[in-house]
Amino acid sequence: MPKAGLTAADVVGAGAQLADDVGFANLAMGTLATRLGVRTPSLYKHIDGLAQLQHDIATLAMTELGDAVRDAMQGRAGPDALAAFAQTFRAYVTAHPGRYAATVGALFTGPDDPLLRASTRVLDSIAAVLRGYNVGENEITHAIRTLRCTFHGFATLQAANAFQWTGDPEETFDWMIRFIDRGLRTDTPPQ
Amino acid sequence: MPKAGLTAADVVGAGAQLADDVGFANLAMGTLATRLGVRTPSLYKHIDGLAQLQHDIATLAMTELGDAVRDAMQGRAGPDALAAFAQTFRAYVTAHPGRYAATVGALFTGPDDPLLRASTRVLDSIAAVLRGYNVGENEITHAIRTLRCTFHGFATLQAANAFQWTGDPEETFDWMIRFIDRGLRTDTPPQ
DNA sequence: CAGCGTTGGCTAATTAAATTAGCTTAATGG
DNA sequence: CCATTAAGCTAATTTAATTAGCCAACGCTG
Repeated sequence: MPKAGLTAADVVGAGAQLADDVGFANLAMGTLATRLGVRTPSLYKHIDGLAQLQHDIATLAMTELGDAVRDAMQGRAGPDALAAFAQTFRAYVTAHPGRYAATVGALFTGPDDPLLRASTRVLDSIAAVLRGYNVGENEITHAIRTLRCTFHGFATLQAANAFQWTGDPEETFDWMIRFIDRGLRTDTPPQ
Repeated sequence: MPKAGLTAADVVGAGAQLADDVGFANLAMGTLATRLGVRTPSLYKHIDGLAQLQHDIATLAMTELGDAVRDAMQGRAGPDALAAFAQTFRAYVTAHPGRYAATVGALFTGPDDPLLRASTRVLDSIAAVLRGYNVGENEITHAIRTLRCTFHGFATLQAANAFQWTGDPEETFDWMIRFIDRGLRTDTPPQ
Protein backbone atom coordinates (compact mmCIF):
# COMPACT_ATOMS: atom_id res chain seq x y z
CA MET A 1 0.00 0.00 0.00
CA PRO A 2 2.04 2.94 -1.24
CA LYS A 3 1.66 6.19 0.60
CA ALA A 4 -0.09 8.92 -1.26
CA GLY A 5 2.21 11.41 0.40
CA LEU A 6 -0.36 14.08 1.01
CA THR A 7 0.28 17.33 2.81
CA ALA A 8 -2.18 19.67 4.46
CA ALA A 9 -1.71 22.09 1.57
CA ASP A 10 -2.56 19.33 -0.91
CA VAL A 11 -5.79 18.59 0.89
CA VAL A 12 -6.83 22.24 1.13
CA GLY A 13 -5.90 22.83 -2.49
CA ALA A 14 -7.89 19.84 -3.70
CA GLY A 15 -10.76 20.92 -1.48
CA ALA A 16 -10.72 24.35 -3.06
CA GLN A 17 -10.72 22.82 -6.51
CA LEU A 18 -13.59 20.56 -5.55
CA ALA A 19 -15.57 23.49 -4.20
CA ASP A 20 -15.08 25.30 -7.49
CA ASP A 21 -16.22 22.23 -9.39
CA VAL A 22 -19.27 21.13 -7.45
CA GLY A 23 -20.17 24.24 -5.46
CA PHE A 24 -19.15 25.11 -1.94
CA ALA A 25 -22.36 23.73 -0.45
CA ASN A 26 -21.59 20.30 -1.90
CA LEU A 27 -18.08 20.10 -0.54
CA ALA A 28 -17.89 16.79 1.36
CA MET A 29 -15.14 14.84 3.01
CA GLY A 30 -16.02 11.65 1.16
CA THR A 31 -15.87 13.20 -2.28
CA LEU A 32 -12.63 14.93 -1.48
CA ALA A 33 -11.07 11.71 -0.21
CA THR A 34 -12.08 9.86 -3.36
CA ARG A 35 -10.60 12.57 -5.49
CA LEU A 36 -7.34 12.30 -3.60
CA GLY A 37 -7.34 8.51 -3.92
CA VAL A 38 -7.60 7.98 -0.21
CA ARG A 39 -10.19 6.88 2.37
CA THR A 40 -12.11 9.52 4.24
CA PRO A 41 -10.59 9.09 7.71
CA SER A 42 -7.12 9.57 6.26
CA LEU A 43 -7.90 13.21 5.65
CA TYR A 44 -7.99 13.76 9.39
CA LYS A 45 -4.24 13.18 9.48
CA HIS A 46 -3.88 16.47 7.66
CA ILE A 47 -6.82 18.63 8.60
CA ASP A 48 -8.96 19.01 11.65
CA GLY A 49 -12.33 18.39 10.07
CA LEU A 50 -14.77 19.86 7.61
CA ALA A 51 -15.18 23.19 9.40
CA GLN A 52 -11.43 23.67 9.53
CA LEU A 53 -11.13 22.74 5.86
CA GLN A 54 -13.74 25.31 4.92
CA HIS A 55 -11.93 27.96 6.90
CA ASP A 56 -8.63 27.02 5.27
CA ILE A 57 -10.19 27.24 1.82
CA ALA A 58 -11.48 30.71 2.66
CA THR A 59 -7.99 31.72 3.73
CA LEU A 60 -6.51 30.31 0.54
CA ALA A 61 -9.04 32.21 -1.53
CA MET A 62 -8.39 35.52 0.21
CA THR A 63 -4.65 35.03 -0.11
CA GLU A 64 -4.83 34.20 -3.81
CA LEU A 65 -7.21 37.09 -4.40
CA GLY A 66 -4.96 39.50 -2.54
CA ASP A 67 -1.94 38.38 -4.53
CA ALA A 68 -3.75 38.63 -7.86
CA VAL A 69 -5.05 42.09 -7.09
CA ARG A 70 -1.69 43.31 -5.91
CA ASP A 71 0.00 42.00 -9.02
CA ALA A 72 -2.56 43.58 -11.31
CA MET A 73 -2.27 46.97 -9.63
CA GLN A 74 1.50 47.18 -9.98
CA GLY A 75 2.43 50.54 -11.41
CA ARG A 76 -1.12 51.77 -11.79
CA ALA A 77 -2.88 54.60 -9.99
CA GLY A 78 -6.22 56.37 -9.96
CA PRO A 79 -8.80 55.10 -12.42
CA ASP A 80 -6.33 52.61 -13.85
CA ALA A 81 -5.77 51.08 -10.46
CA LEU A 82 -9.50 50.97 -9.80
CA ALA A 83 -10.13 49.19 -13.09
CA ALA A 84 -7.29 46.77 -12.49
CA PHE A 85 -8.56 45.96 -9.02
CA ALA A 86 -12.13 45.49 -10.13
CA GLN A 87 -11.39 43.41 -13.20
CA THR A 88 -9.02 41.17 -11.30
CA PHE A 89 -11.49 40.75 -8.48
CA ARG A 90 -14.23 39.77 -10.85
CA ALA A 91 -12.00 37.45 -12.85
CA TYR A 92 -10.98 35.65 -9.69
CA VAL A 93 -14.52 35.12 -8.49
CA THR A 94 -15.58 33.93 -11.93
CA ALA A 95 -12.76 31.44 -12.09
CA HIS A 96 -13.15 30.33 -8.48
CA PRO A 97 -16.76 30.62 -7.34
CA GLY A 98 -16.46 27.83 -4.78
CA ARG A 99 -13.43 29.31 -3.12
CA TYR A 100 -14.98 32.73 -2.93
CA ALA A 101 -18.17 31.26 -1.49
CA ALA A 102 -16.03 29.85 1.30
CA THR A 103 -15.12 33.36 2.34
CA VAL A 104 -18.76 34.37 2.62
CA GLY A 105 -19.81 33.68 6.16
CA ALA A 106 -16.37 32.63 7.33
CA LEU A 107 -15.68 34.03 10.77
CA PHE A 108 -12.39 35.19 12.18
CA THR A 109 -11.19 32.95 14.97
CA GLY A 110 -9.13 35.66 16.58
CA PRO A 111 -6.74 38.53 16.03
CA ASP A 112 -4.05 36.27 14.58
CA ASP A 113 -6.32 34.34 12.23
CA PRO A 114 -4.54 34.00 8.87
CA LEU A 115 -7.88 34.70 7.22
CA LEU A 116 -7.95 38.07 8.94
CA ARG A 117 -4.45 38.84 7.69
CA ALA A 118 -5.37 37.84 4.14
CA SER A 119 -8.55 39.91 4.24
CA THR A 120 -6.62 42.90 5.52
CA ARG A 121 -4.27 42.65 2.56
CA VAL A 122 -7.21 42.93 0.19
CA LEU A 123 -8.54 45.93 2.08
CA ASP A 124 -5.08 47.48 1.85
CA SER A 125 -5.29 47.20 -1.91
CA ILE A 126 -8.59 49.04 -1.86
CA ALA A 127 -6.95 51.72 0.25
CA ALA A 128 -4.19 51.94 -2.35
CA VAL A 129 -6.77 52.51 -5.07
CA LEU A 130 -8.21 55.39 -3.10
CA ARG A 131 -4.87 57.09 -2.74
CA GLY A 132 -5.15 57.93 -6.42
CA TYR A 133 -8.29 59.95 -5.75
CA ASN A 134 -8.86 63.04 -3.73
CA VAL A 135 -10.63 61.51 -0.77
CA GLY A 136 -10.55 63.37 2.53
CA GLU A 137 -8.65 61.89 5.42
CA ASN A 138 -11.65 61.05 7.57
CA GLU A 139 -13.71 59.85 4.64
CA ILE A 140 -11.27 57.22 3.59
CA THR A 141 -12.41 54.38 5.80
CA HIS A 142 -15.98 54.96 4.68
CA ALA A 143 -14.87 54.85 1.08
CA ILE A 144 -12.91 51.63 1.62
CA ARG A 145 -15.90 49.97 3.18
CA THR A 146 -18.26 51.19 0.49
CA LEU A 147 -16.09 49.78 -2.26
CA ARG A 148 -15.70 46.56 -0.37
CA CYS A 149 -19.47 46.20 -0.03
CA THR A 150 -20.04 46.86 -3.70
CA PHE A 151 -17.48 44.40 -5.00
CA HIS A 152 -18.38 41.81 -2.41
CA GLY A 153 -22.04 42.18 -3.31
CA PHE A 154 -21.31 41.65 -6.97
CA ALA A 155 -19.13 38.67 -6.17
CA THR A 156 -21.62 36.91 -3.92
CA LEU A 157 -24.45 37.44 -6.37
CA GLN A 158 -22.29 36.03 -9.11
CA ALA A 159 -20.95 33.15 -7.01
CA ALA A 160 -24.51 32.27 -6.01
CA ASN A 161 -25.36 32.31 -9.69
CA ALA A 162 -28.08 34.79 -8.86
CA PHE A 163 -27.73 36.54 -12.17
CA GLN A 164 -30.76 35.66 -14.12
CA TRP A 165 -29.65 38.77 -15.89
CA THR A 166 -30.42 39.25 -19.50
CA GLY A 167 -27.31 40.34 -21.30
CA ASP A 168 -23.76 40.32 -20.13
CA PRO A 169 -22.96 40.99 -16.48
CA GLU A 170 -19.66 42.29 -17.84
CA GLU A 171 -21.36 45.38 -19.20
CA THR A 172 -23.03 46.13 -15.90
CA PHE A 173 -19.74 45.59 -14.12
CA ASP A 174 -18.05 48.15 -16.34
CA TRP A 175 -20.86 50.59 -15.67
CA MET A 176 -20.39 50.00 -11.96
CA ILE A 177 -16.69 50.80 -12.18
CA ARG A 178 -17.39 54.02 -14.05
CA PHE A 179 -20.04 54.93 -11.49
CA ILE A 180 -17.57 54.51 -8.65
CA ASP A 181 -14.86 56.36 -10.53
CA ARG A 182 -17.19 59.28 -11.16
CA GLY A 183 -18.23 59.33 -7.53
CA LEU A 184 -14.69 59.34 -6.29
CA ARG A 185 -13.69 62.16 -8.65
CA THR A 186 -16.27 64.59 -7.35
CA ASP A 187 -14.95 66.31 -4.29
CA THR A 188 -16.52 64.81 -1.24
CA PRO A 189 -18.40 67.66 0.39
CA PRO A 190 -17.89 68.32 4.09
CA GLN A 191 -20.41 66.36 6.03
CA MET B 1 -52.09 13.50 22.81
CA PRO B 2 -53.53 16.83 21.76
CA LYS B 3 -52.72 18.05 18.31
CA ALA B 4 -50.39 20.98 18.14
CA GLY B 5 -52.30 22.23 15.14
CA LEU B 6 -49.34 23.44 13.17
CA THR B 7 -49.54 24.88 9.70
CA ALA B 8 -46.85 25.16 7.07
CA ALA B 9 -46.68 28.88 7.72
CA ASP B 10 -46.12 28.23 11.44
CA VAL B 11 -43.20 25.95 10.69
CA VAL B 12 -41.59 28.34 8.24
CA GLY B 13 -42.12 31.27 10.60
CA ALA B 14 -40.59 29.41 13.53
CA GLY B 15 -37.74 28.30 11.30
CA ALA B 16 -37.08 31.89 10.32
CA GLN B 17 -37.08 32.94 13.94
CA LEU B 18 -34.73 30.10 14.80
CA ALA B 19 -32.37 31.09 11.99
CA ASP B 20 -32.30 34.63 13.34
CA ASP B 21 -31.57 33.33 16.82
CA VAL B 22 -28.90 30.73 16.19
CA GLY B 23 -27.62 31.63 12.74
CA PHE B 24 -28.74 30.23 9.43
CA ALA B 25 -25.94 27.67 9.32
CA ASN B 26 -27.18 26.16 12.58
CA LEU B 27 -30.76 25.77 11.47
CA ALA B 28 -31.64 22.13 12.11
CA MET B 29 -34.81 20.10 11.94
CA GLY B 30 -34.36 18.72 15.42
CA THR B 31 -33.98 22.09 17.09
CA LEU B 32 -36.93 23.47 15.20
CA ALA B 33 -39.12 20.53 16.19
CA THR B 34 -38.20 20.95 19.85
CA ARG B 35 -39.03 24.61 19.69
CA LEU B 36 -42.43 23.78 18.25
CA GLY B 37 -43.04 21.12 20.91
CA VAL B 38 -43.15 18.33 18.39
CA ARG B 39 -40.99 15.40 17.22
CA THR B 40 -38.80 15.86 14.18
CA PRO B 41 -40.66 13.61 11.71
CA SER B 42 -43.87 15.54 12.36
CA LEU B 43 -42.42 18.51 10.56
CA TYR B 44 -42.54 16.54 7.34
CA LYS B 45 -46.33 16.70 7.44
CA HIS B 46 -45.99 20.41 6.73
CA ILE B 47 -42.79 20.92 4.79
CA ASP B 48 -40.85 18.86 2.33
CA GLY B 49 -37.53 18.79 4.11
CA LEU B 50 -34.68 21.01 5.18
CA ALA B 51 -33.84 22.30 1.71
CA GLN B 52 -37.44 23.26 1.10
CA LEU B 53 -37.63 24.95 4.50
CA GLN B 54 -34.55 27.00 3.73
CA HIS B 55 -36.01 28.05 0.43
CA ASP B 56 -39.29 28.99 2.10
CA ILE B 57 -37.47 31.06 4.70
CA ALA B 58 -35.67 32.89 1.91
CA THR B 59 -39.00 33.59 0.25
CA LEU B 60 -40.46 34.82 3.52
CA ALA B 61 -37.49 37.11 4.03
CA MET B 62 -37.70 38.60 0.54
CA THR B 63 -41.42 39.11 0.91
CA GLU B 64 -41.12 40.82 4.28
CA LEU B 65 -38.24 42.92 3.02
CA GLY B 66 -40.16 43.95 -0.07
CA ASP B 67 -43.18 44.93 1.99
CA ALA B 68 -41.13 46.91 4.48
CA VAL B 69 -39.30 48.77 1.75
CA ARG B 70 -42.47 49.53 -0.13
CA ASP B 71 -44.12 50.87 3.00
CA ALA B 72 -41.17 53.04 3.88
CA MET B 73 -40.97 54.55 0.41
CA GLN B 74 -44.63 55.60 0.33
CA GLY B 75 -44.84 59.21 -0.76
CA ARG B 76 -41.10 59.72 -1.07
CA ALA B 77 -39.02 60.36 -4.15
CA GLY B 78 -35.42 61.06 -5.11
CA PRO B 79 -32.93 61.23 -2.27
CA ASP B 80 -35.70 60.73 0.28
CA ALA B 81 -36.76 57.51 -1.38
CA LEU B 82 -33.16 56.36 -1.60
CA ALA B 83 -32.61 57.01 2.09
CA ALA B 84 -35.87 55.32 3.01
CA PHE B 85 -35.03 52.26 0.95
CA ALA B 86 -31.52 51.97 2.31
CA GLN B 87 -32.40 52.52 5.95
CA THR B 88 -35.24 50.04 5.78
CA PHE B 89 -33.09 47.49 4.06
CA ARG B 90 -30.40 47.79 6.66
CA ALA B 91 -32.87 47.72 9.54
CA TYR B 92 -34.40 44.53 8.21
CA VAL B 93 -31.09 42.75 7.82
CA THR B 94 -30.02 43.87 11.28
CA ALA B 95 -33.22 42.59 12.83
CA HIS B 96 -33.27 39.37 10.81
CA PRO B 97 -29.75 38.25 9.94
CA GLY B 98 -30.68 34.58 9.73
CA ARG B 99 -33.56 35.16 7.35
CA TYR B 100 -31.45 37.32 5.11
CA ALA B 101 -28.68 34.74 5.12
CA ALA B 102 -31.23 32.28 3.77
CA THR B 103 -31.60 34.43 0.67
CA VAL B 104 -27.87 34.33 0.01
CA GLY B 105 -27.23 31.37 -2.21
CA ALA B 106 -30.87 30.48 -2.64
CA LEU B 107 -31.57 29.44 -6.20
CA PHE B 108 -34.71 30.00 -8.22
CA THR B 109 -36.49 26.77 -8.97
CA GLY B 110 -38.18 28.12 -12.07
CA PRO B 111 -39.99 31.06 -13.62
CA ASP B 112 -42.90 30.78 -11.20
CA ASP B 113 -40.83 30.42 -8.05
CA PRO B 114 -42.38 32.63 -5.34
CA LEU B 115 -38.86 33.60 -4.34
CA LEU B 116 -38.34 35.01 -7.80
CA ARG B 117 -41.53 37.02 -7.51
CA ALA B 118 -40.54 38.37 -4.11
CA SER B 119 -37.06 39.28 -5.34
CA THR B 120 -38.51 41.04 -8.33
CA ARG B 121 -40.64 43.18 -6.05
CA VAL B 122 -37.54 44.37 -4.24
CA LEU B 123 -35.85 45.15 -7.53
CA ASP B 124 -38.95 47.08 -8.55
CA SER B 125 -38.52 49.23 -5.49
CA ILE B 126 -34.96 49.98 -6.51
CA ALA B 127 -36.24 50.93 -9.94
CA ALA B 128 -38.73 53.24 -8.26
CA VAL B 129 -35.90 54.94 -6.38
CA LEU B 130 -34.11 55.58 -9.64
CA ARG B 131 -37.13 57.21 -11.22
CA GLY B 132 -36.43 60.15 -8.92
CA TYR B 133 -33.05 60.66 -10.55
CA ASN B 134 -32.10 61.60 -14.03
CA VAL B 135 -30.83 58.25 -15.22
CA GLY B 136 -30.77 57.53 -18.93
CA GLU B 137 -33.10 54.91 -20.31
CA ASN B 138 -30.45 52.39 -21.23
CA GLU B 139 -28.44 53.00 -18.09
CA ILE B 140 -31.22 52.12 -15.74
CA THR B 141 -30.74 48.39 -15.56
CA HIS B 142 -27.07 48.90 -14.85
CA ALA B 143 -27.95 51.33 -12.10
CA ILE B 144 -30.46 48.92 -10.57
CA ARG B 145 -27.90 46.15 -10.52
CA THR B 146 -25.21 48.37 -9.09
CA LEU B 147 -27.42 49.46 -6.22
CA ARG B 148 -28.47 45.90 -5.64
CA CYS B 149 -24.87 44.77 -5.43
CA THR B 150 -23.94 47.50 -3.01
CA PHE B 151 -26.80 46.94 -0.59
CA HIS B 152 -26.54 43.20 -0.87
CA GLY B 153 -22.83 43.39 -0.19
CA PHE B 154 -23.40 45.47 2.91
CA ALA B 155 -26.10 43.11 4.06
CA THR B 156 -24.10 39.93 3.63
CA LEU B 157 -21.08 41.39 5.33
CA GLN B 158 -23.27 42.48 8.20
CA ALA B 159 -25.20 39.22 8.38
CA ALA B 160 -21.92 37.32 8.41
CA ASN B 161 -20.85 39.57 11.24
CA ALA B 162 -17.80 40.41 9.17
CA PHE B 163 -17.62 43.91 10.55
CA GLN B 164 -14.69 43.95 12.83
CA TRP B 165 -15.13 47.61 12.12
CA THR B 166 -14.08 50.14 14.65
CA GLY B 167 -16.84 52.63 15.15
CA ASP B 168 -20.40 52.47 14.00
CA PRO B 169 -21.30 50.79 10.70
CA GLU B 170 -24.21 53.22 10.69
CA GLU B 171 -21.92 56.10 9.90
CA THR B 172 -20.36 54.26 6.99
CA PHE B 173 -23.79 53.30 5.75
CA ASP B 174 -24.87 56.93 5.73
CA TRP B 175 -21.73 57.83 3.82
CA MET B 176 -22.52 55.10 1.33
CA ILE B 177 -26.00 56.48 0.75
CA ARG B 178 -24.63 59.96 0.17
CA PHE B 179 -22.04 58.53 -2.21
CA ILE B 180 -24.71 56.83 -4.27
CA ASP B 181 -26.93 59.89 -4.19
CA ARG B 182 -24.08 62.06 -5.43
CA GLY B 183 -23.27 59.60 -8.18
CA LEU B 184 -26.85 59.45 -9.37
CA ARG B 185 -27.19 63.23 -9.43
CA THR B 186 -24.30 63.76 -11.80
CA ASP B 187 -25.48 63.31 -15.33
CA THR B 188 -24.40 59.96 -16.58
CA PRO B 189 -22.12 60.69 -19.53
CA PRO B 190 -22.72 58.89 -22.80
CA GLN B 191 -20.73 55.71 -22.82
C1' DC C 1 -74.91 10.28 18.05
C1' DA C 2 -72.38 6.86 15.46
C1' DG C 3 -69.57 6.00 11.70
C1' DC C 4 -65.63 7.21 8.90
C1' DG C 5 -62.25 9.38 6.29
C1' DT C 6 -58.51 12.78 6.60
C1' DT C 7 -55.02 14.89 9.07
C1' DG C 8 -51.26 15.44 12.12
C1' DG C 9 -48.90 13.38 15.44
C1' DC C 10 -45.91 9.38 17.10
C1' DT C 11 -42.19 5.52 17.32
C1' DA C 12 -39.04 2.82 14.95
C1' DA C 13 -36.08 2.06 11.10
C1' DT C 14 -33.03 3.70 7.40
C1' DT C 15 -29.58 6.41 5.24
C1' DA C 16 -25.79 9.37 4.82
C1' DA C 17 -22.05 11.89 6.45
C1' DA C 18 -18.66 13.28 9.79
C1' DT C 19 -15.80 11.84 13.10
C1' DT C 20 -13.10 8.72 16.41
C1' DA C 21 -10.55 4.49 17.81
C1' DG C 22 -7.28 1.52 17.17
C1' DC C 23 -4.39 -1.19 14.08
C1' DT C 24 -0.62 -1.62 10.39
C1' DT C 25 2.98 -0.49 7.55
C1' DA C 26 6.02 2.51 4.80
C1' DA C 27 9.62 5.85 5.22
C1' DT C 28 13.47 7.68 7.74
C1' DG C 29 17.32 8.53 10.73
C1' DG C 30 20.59 6.86 13.93
C1' DC D 1 19.08 -2.97 10.79
C1' DC D 2 16.20 -1.40 14.24
C1' DA D 3 13.10 2.11 16.28
C1' DT D 4 10.26 5.86 15.79
C1' DT D 5 6.97 8.44 13.52
C1' DA D 6 3.82 9.50 10.08
C1' DA D 7 0.22 8.23 6.97
C1' DG D 8 -2.71 5.13 5.64
C1' DC D 9 -6.50 1.57 6.61
C1' DT D 10 -10.88 -0.83 8.60
C1' DA D 11 -14.34 -0.80 11.88
C1' DA D 12 -17.18 1.56 15.10
C1' DT D 13 -19.67 5.66 16.74
C1' DT D 14 -22.39 9.79 16.44
C1' DT D 15 -25.45 12.88 14.64
C1' DA D 16 -28.88 14.55 11.49
C1' DA D 17 -32.08 13.97 7.91
C1' DT D 18 -35.42 11.30 6.08
C1' DT D 19 -38.83 7.37 5.33
C1' DA D 20 -42.22 3.76 6.84
C1' DG D 21 -45.93 2.59 9.02
C1' DC D 22 -49.06 2.96 12.97
C1' DC D 23 -52.72 5.51 15.78
C1' DA D 24 -55.62 9.01 17.67
C1' DA D 25 -58.14 13.31 17.19
C1' DC D 26 -61.01 16.24 14.49
C1' DG D 27 -64.74 17.21 11.41
C1' DC D 28 -68.22 15.85 8.75
C1' DT D 29 -72.40 13.25 7.34
C1' DG D 30 -76.11 10.11 7.64
